Amino acid sequence: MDKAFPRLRARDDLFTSFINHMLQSKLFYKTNKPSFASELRTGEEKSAISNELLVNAGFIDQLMAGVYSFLPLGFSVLKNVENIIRKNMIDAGGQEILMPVLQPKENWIKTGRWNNLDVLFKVNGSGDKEYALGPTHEEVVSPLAKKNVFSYRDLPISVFQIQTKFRDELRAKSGLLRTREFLMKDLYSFHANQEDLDKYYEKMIKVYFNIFKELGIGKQTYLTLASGGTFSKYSHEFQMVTDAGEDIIYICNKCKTAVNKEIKNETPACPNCSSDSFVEKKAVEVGNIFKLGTKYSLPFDLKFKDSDGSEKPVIMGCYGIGLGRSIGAVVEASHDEKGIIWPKEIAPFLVHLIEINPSTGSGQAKKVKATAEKIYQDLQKQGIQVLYDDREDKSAGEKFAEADLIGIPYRIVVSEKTLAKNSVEVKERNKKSTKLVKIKQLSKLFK
RNA sequence: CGGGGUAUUGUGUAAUGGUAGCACGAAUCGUUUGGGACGAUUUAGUCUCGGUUCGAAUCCGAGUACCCCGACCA
Repeated sequence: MDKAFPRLRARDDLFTSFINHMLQSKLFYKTNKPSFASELRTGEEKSAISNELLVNAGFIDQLMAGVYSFLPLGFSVLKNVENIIRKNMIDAGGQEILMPVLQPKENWIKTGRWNNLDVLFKVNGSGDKEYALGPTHEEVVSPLAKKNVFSYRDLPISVFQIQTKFRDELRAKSGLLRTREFLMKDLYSFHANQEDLDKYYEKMIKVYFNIFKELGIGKQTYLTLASGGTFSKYSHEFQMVTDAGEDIIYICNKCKTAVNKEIKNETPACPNCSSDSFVEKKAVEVGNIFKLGTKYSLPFDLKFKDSDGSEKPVIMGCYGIGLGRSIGAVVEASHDEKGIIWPKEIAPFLVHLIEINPSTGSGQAKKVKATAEKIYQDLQKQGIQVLYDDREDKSAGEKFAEADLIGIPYRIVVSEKTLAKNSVEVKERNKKSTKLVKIKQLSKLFK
C-alpha cells in the first residue's frame, strides 16, 4: 500500500497535523452543562442524547434544522473518522476523487429522478437554468466512467469520494443522526459481469464491518437485508442498535444477521438461515450498500467491449457511509451520565493533560506548570494527540467535569499532590479507577 | 406534508394585563485550588409584523423558527 500510494503517509500527517496538540485556553469552544444532567429537566420531548452531548461539549453547532457546523473538537473527530474510512476504501482498491455538488438538471432528467426523488434540492441559476444539489452521485459518476471505461481491460475499477451531500428531508431530527447537509463517503464500483460485482460486494461487507469496528461500534452493528429502493430489489444496510434510532430491525437469534421492517413483512423467516426466531431492536442506519446493476449504466450508455468483442453494459455497485451520522451513532453508543466516552480511534485527542494549580504562595505553582508543559512537549514528540488544560482560572472540579463531558480517552493530571511522588495521575475515561504513574515511566504508557 | 408543542440575555429558566427577575456563562477585582468553590462589581433579553388596551413577555391575528409524533426517507 505504501508503495502504491507513496504520498499516503504524508497526507495523513497533513490531515491531522493541525489537531495534534492544543492549549485548552486557546481552543475555540465553550461547554454548557448538559440539561439532561440538570434537575430541571422534565424529560418529555427531549432531543437525542448524542445531540445534547455534542452541542454542550462544544463539538458541533446547529445553524438550522438539520444543518451543523463542526467546531475544532468535532472537526477533529470528523477527520479521524474520515481517515479510517479513507484507509479502508484504499485498501479495498478504491481511488479517491472529488465530484461536484452542483449538478446539471439534464442528468437527473435522464435517470427520471429529477421529478421522482422527493429529497432532491433544486436550485435556480441565471435565466431559466436549474441545477441539482447532489443527494448522491450516480448521475455524475456514470457519465464520468463513460469517459474512462471502454474495455474489459478497464474493469473492475472503483472510485470513491468523501463529500457533502444535500437531501431535503421532510423532517430533520435527532442531531447528527438525520441532517439535510452531511458528509458522506460514497464508493462506486464498475464490473464486467454480475459475478464480479457479487464478489466485490461480499468483500465490501467485510470492509464495512472493519470500518465500524475501528469506529468503535462494531459490536452493536448488524448487517441488515433491506429493500433496494429505486436501485435494486435488495440492498444491505448496516444498522447500529440504539434507542435513538428511527429504524426497526429484526435480528435473527440464530445467525445474527438482520432484516428491516419491509423484508420482515414479505418474508417472515430469516432469509439467511430460515430461522423464525428474531429479536426486535431500534437502530440507526450507518451504512448502505447497493448492487446497482445496469440501472445507471443504461441511461448514460455506459458500455464496454468484452474479450469476445461483444458490447455489454457495465455492472455497477455503490457503497455509502454517513460520516456525521456515524459520529452521532458512536456517541449514542458510548456515553455515561457525565459525558461522552470516545473510542481511542476517533477521539479528538488521545490524552487530556490537566494541570491543577496549587494554592498561591505554596511555591509549587511554577513547578506544576513546568512539569505539565514538559509532559505536553514530550507527548507531542511521541506523536500523541494531546489537549492541555493550561487554564489557571478554573478549579479542579470544573476541569474534571469538563474533561468527562468532552470524553478524551486518557486523562493525565499533574498537581502538587502527584508531584510529591514524582508522578502523574492517569485515568481512562471508561474506567473508574485512577493510577499514579512515575513521570519517567509516562513515555512507555502509550507504546 | 399532517398532528402536537415551544419561542424571554450566550445557556437554562421565572414574571394575575401594571418596575422584565434568578441561576449558569462572560468581564474586572479579591479570596480559593482534587469534582462545575466563594464574595463584590459589571455585562446581556421578551422571535417578527399587526391588533385589543391607559398599559402587552402575558390577550387576539398573521408570519417565521425550532422541537416532538406520524408519513416520507438514493
